[in-house]
Amino acid sequence: MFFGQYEHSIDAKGRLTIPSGFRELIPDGLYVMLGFDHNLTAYPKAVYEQISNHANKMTITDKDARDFRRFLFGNTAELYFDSMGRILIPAFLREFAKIDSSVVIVGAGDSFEIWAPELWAVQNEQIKDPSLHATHWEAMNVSTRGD
Amino acid sequence: MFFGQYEHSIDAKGRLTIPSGFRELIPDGLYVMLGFDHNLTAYPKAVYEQISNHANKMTITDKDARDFRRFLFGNTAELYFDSMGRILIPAFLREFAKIDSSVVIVGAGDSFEIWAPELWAVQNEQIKDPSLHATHWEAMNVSTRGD
DNA sequence: GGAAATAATGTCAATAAGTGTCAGTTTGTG
DNA sequence: CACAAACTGACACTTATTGACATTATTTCC
Repeated sequence: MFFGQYEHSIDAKGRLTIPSGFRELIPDGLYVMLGFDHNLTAYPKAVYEQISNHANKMTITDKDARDFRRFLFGNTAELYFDSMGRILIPAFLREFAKIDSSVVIVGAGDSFEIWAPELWAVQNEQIKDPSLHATHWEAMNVSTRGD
Repeated sequence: MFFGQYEHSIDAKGRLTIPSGFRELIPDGLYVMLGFDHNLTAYPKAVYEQISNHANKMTITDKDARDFRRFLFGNTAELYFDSMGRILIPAFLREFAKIDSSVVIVGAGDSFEIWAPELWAVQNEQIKDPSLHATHWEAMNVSTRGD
């Protein structure tokens, strides 16, 4: 599982060092695609394959399904680490996420996200008050477990 | 269960010795995440897994669910003890909780909390009068239990 | 097709961050 | 009082990340 947040820099050519702890979980590379909130989402191969298998099963006669496949495959990059543990993020993905000279890499359980620092600051500020998530906490019943 | 409070120091690199009695309960490490009141909360793995399992089941298309996952995984660290019983608390967590050269570690039943000493002093001052909690005591019927 | 421009990849060394170990002090215990 | 365990501070060492620059591919344009 991917946890925590790391600010890393992007070099002049668009390369990004993935935190070494994350790399250990995905030594054979990863998929990076558009995220839902102007960020990028990085998936281990096994996770992404679930998504793509689903997409590949969809009928080709349905326009909606065709569009979804285009969205998915067209906006994903399959990336490998170089000898320094870096990946080159394609320009179209950097532009989408407004990524320039540094990013914040954020653990998200079975995947992780890549954010422009300014956008992540806004995002995390909005969500990092635990009491905002009261409904979720209550659904889990953490504090009353064991009674 | 985790009981009591301990003031421990943090070394120059951000490492904290966990009280040996606590360590015995969680020899295989712990999760540390943002707490509700500008503190950090430390969960044994079994407890945290309940929370993360819940989060992993949520749909990705709902913004509220995405935010909760980001809050949860992005603001958590998975930590292990070194040979001296210390953990390294990542900088982003230390900053959130305004932790500098020492902390107070406070037992909280199935989890424990890590506080900046100044914040804990204020907090504990507010809560440590037992009569403040009269309604809770009554709800539990402690004095008549066992009849 | 070939030269120039652009993009991608590779390598190295400096710095910063993290980890390991030892020994001293304190605290609690027999 | 002596001993053992727990915690701490200091220091040495290792690993991770970055910036800079060199090299190789790929594309573009004449």
